[in-house]
Amino acid sequence: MTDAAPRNPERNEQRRRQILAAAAECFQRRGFHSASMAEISKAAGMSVGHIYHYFENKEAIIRAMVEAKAQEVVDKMDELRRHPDVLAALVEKVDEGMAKQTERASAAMTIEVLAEAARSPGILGTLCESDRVAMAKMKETLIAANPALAADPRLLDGRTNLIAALFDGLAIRALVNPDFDREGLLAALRLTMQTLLREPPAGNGGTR
Amino acid sequence: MTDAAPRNPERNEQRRRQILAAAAECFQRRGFHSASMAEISKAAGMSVGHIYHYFENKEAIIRAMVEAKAQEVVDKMDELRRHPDVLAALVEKVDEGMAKQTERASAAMTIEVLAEAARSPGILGTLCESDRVAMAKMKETLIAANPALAADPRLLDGRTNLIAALFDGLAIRALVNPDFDREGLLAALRLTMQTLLREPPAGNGGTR
Amino acid sequence: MTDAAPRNPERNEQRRRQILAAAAECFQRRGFHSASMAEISKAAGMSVGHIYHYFENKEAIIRAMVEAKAQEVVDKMDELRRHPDVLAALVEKVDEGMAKQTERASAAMTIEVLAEAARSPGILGTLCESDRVAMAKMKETLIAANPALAADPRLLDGRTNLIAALFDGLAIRALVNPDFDREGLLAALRLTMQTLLREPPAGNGGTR
Amino acid sequence: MTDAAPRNPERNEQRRRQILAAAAECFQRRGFHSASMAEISKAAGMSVGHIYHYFENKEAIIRAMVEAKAQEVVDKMDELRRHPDVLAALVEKVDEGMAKQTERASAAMTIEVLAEAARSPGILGTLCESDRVAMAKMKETLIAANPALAADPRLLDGRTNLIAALFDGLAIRALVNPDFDREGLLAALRLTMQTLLREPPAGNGGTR
DNA sequence: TATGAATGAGTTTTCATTCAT
DNA sequence: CATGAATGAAAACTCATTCAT
Repeated sequence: MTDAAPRNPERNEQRRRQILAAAAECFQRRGFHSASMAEISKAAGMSVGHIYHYFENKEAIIRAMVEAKAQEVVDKMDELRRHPDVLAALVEKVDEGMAKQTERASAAMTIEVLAEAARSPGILGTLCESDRVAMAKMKETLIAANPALAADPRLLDGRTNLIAALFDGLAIRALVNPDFDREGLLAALRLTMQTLLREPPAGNGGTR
Repeated sequence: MTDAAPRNPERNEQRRRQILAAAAECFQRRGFHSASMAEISKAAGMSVGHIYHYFENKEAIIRAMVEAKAQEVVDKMDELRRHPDVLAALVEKVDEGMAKQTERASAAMTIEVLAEAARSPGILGTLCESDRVAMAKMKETLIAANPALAADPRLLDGRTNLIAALFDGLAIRALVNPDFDREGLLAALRLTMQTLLREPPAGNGGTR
Repeated sequence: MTDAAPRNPERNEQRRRQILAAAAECFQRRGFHSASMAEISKAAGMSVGHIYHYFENKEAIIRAMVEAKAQEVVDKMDELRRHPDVLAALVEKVDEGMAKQTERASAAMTIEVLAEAARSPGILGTLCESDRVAMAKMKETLIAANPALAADPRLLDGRTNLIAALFDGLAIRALVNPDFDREGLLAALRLTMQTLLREPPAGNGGTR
Repeated sequence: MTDAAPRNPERNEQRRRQILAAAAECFQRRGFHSASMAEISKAAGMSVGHIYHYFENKEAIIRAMVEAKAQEVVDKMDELRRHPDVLAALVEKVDEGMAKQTERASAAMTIEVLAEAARSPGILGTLCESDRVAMAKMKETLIAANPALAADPRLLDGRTNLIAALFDGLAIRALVNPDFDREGLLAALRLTMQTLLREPPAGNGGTR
């Protein structure tokens, strides 16, 4: 059973990663619903039943993926904040974020997870919680880039959400319009980031 | 049979709309895969088999929805372009777009469709084609707002895609972070739109 | 309704033939179960519902075909019996019978009908009755070829059944072994027919 | 999955036989199309889904039956050839063959399989291949009975096919005319077999 | 006569999950 | 730990037949 304490926690963790990697591959290829446990077990090199030693059910697999994805965002933010000029780093490194979000496999996975979240309360809960953590980290990073943003919480929230929406939306663009001009979009992205990070909180762009 | 010319095109069209409305409701509530044809038929007030007189299969229903959605965008763009000051209208009416995209039912539907497109070539094809049409319309509208944008096609493409990504992303935000501050986000959205529409094509924000 | 007396019997009969021809084509191509009434109605150039004016149901169509097929056999026998040398005609004309039975479309239809008869009592009844009539006619013809065969009813019955089995079996051969040597089979067929028709009723080939 | 090598081949084989026996019973009673998987699973004493562990689909079941049937013929031929006087054995044992072919259940099954083969390329392929093997075996047996038959391949092919057609046709007779005189038919069968096996290859019965 | 919209039962097949070994 | 046989509910889709027009 999943709740039994594993004899060997290390091996346990390795198995879980093995399953997650296999499942990610299957979900990207076929979607969450169409990827059968049999398929995943084959990709993971173990029996169907054995997967149930490590994950309570199929949903638990996707929940674990959501958490891993959020952790990636947190790590990225931590990395950016260690930069001497955080604002410049945010604008500069935007190409990496775009590349990651618009990579076909990653984009498909993102959308897959969202679709499942839209109908499974369990997954939605995990996703919301993960997003909450990631957003908080992002706000800290934005403040590190421009301390003036800390002055108005609503302004900060708005800009953070907008940036999040932007990156989420890139995954959709990659799916629907895969031949878009990457250089052109990158330029627009940098312009937008600069605006959102530099613009003084007061002025006609602020909260009325 | 679906391909037979209907005796009464009017009634036919009404039936199709009736089915699409019922299906939209079911898909939003339960997702494309989980919504059964039996459920849809009950919601539409007709028998299962009868739906197959109007749509070749379940996929054809979602394809019809994609086309209807794209038409909405096109109509919206046409409306905006009829405005005396297109640029101001674009910035001003951004609240309507945000409201529509972040409405729960609409957002769920958007994500549902995307998830299906990610694995069904037929739906993806319809979606890409619809997007192509909508994007072209959107470019015309941006040029109407600021003719200088027409000078650099890559810049125009980048900005159009960015705006599209932004609105697509709003649907995701609505799902994942439903309690975000709407006023704050609206302010950030207006600032971004102003920047992308006003900024001169030449300068450090253009295509390098 | 089918039982209503038709206003115009001629036109009625023409319609029935039209439907039977269309149905035969569909059954050969797709089998009785797979050929839908919609398909048949399209092939016949009339609406589904209209077919039900002429045939009570789908089974009635196949029953009409069985009767038509038996009539063909009867006609053929009558033709042969009008020949001056019936025995020689039977041996000689065996090639026509073989050609007809081994023609792909005809063979498929024969097997199709049999398969339906095997599971539908109604069709089986029609088929048995039709066969009874055809067999009686065939016996008359064999006696016309060799009057000595009339002496032993069991011998006559055995030989008639054997010839019937042989021709029925040709349809199966055509399906299962379509590349068989037609000349070789024809020679064997003639040899067999000669033996069965000429051999004296008494002797070691008779009923023990 | 069907393609996975079973852990326990013995048990696996037993299950397959169990399913085939149940399916044969159902197909005979109701026909291939009308016998539902639910019915078969009930007759086999296992769940519907479980049948799919052993057979890819419904068609695969009938294909396995075709192969088993062909093997029976091959075994029968081998048995006959081990006889000291093969020709006499062939003529003598004809009653067993007739009894088998005209048994109601067997006849229904034969016709059922043929009807499916007529429309399913997969089944037809299996059937043709099985028939090829069985026919080859039969030719060897005929040559063992009368070595002179080996001299003319077309004559041999013709006679083999005729005998095959004859036995195939018996199944049809049993269905359509179940009350035929068995003794009378047996006598005619023996006469025919003797003629086809003894007759010298040269003469007016050979290939012209 | 003639149409074809409408019905809904019935079919094959898939799949998450369990559990004896 | 590890396996994979076994379950059975549920889904998409088809089709003969009816009947209002």
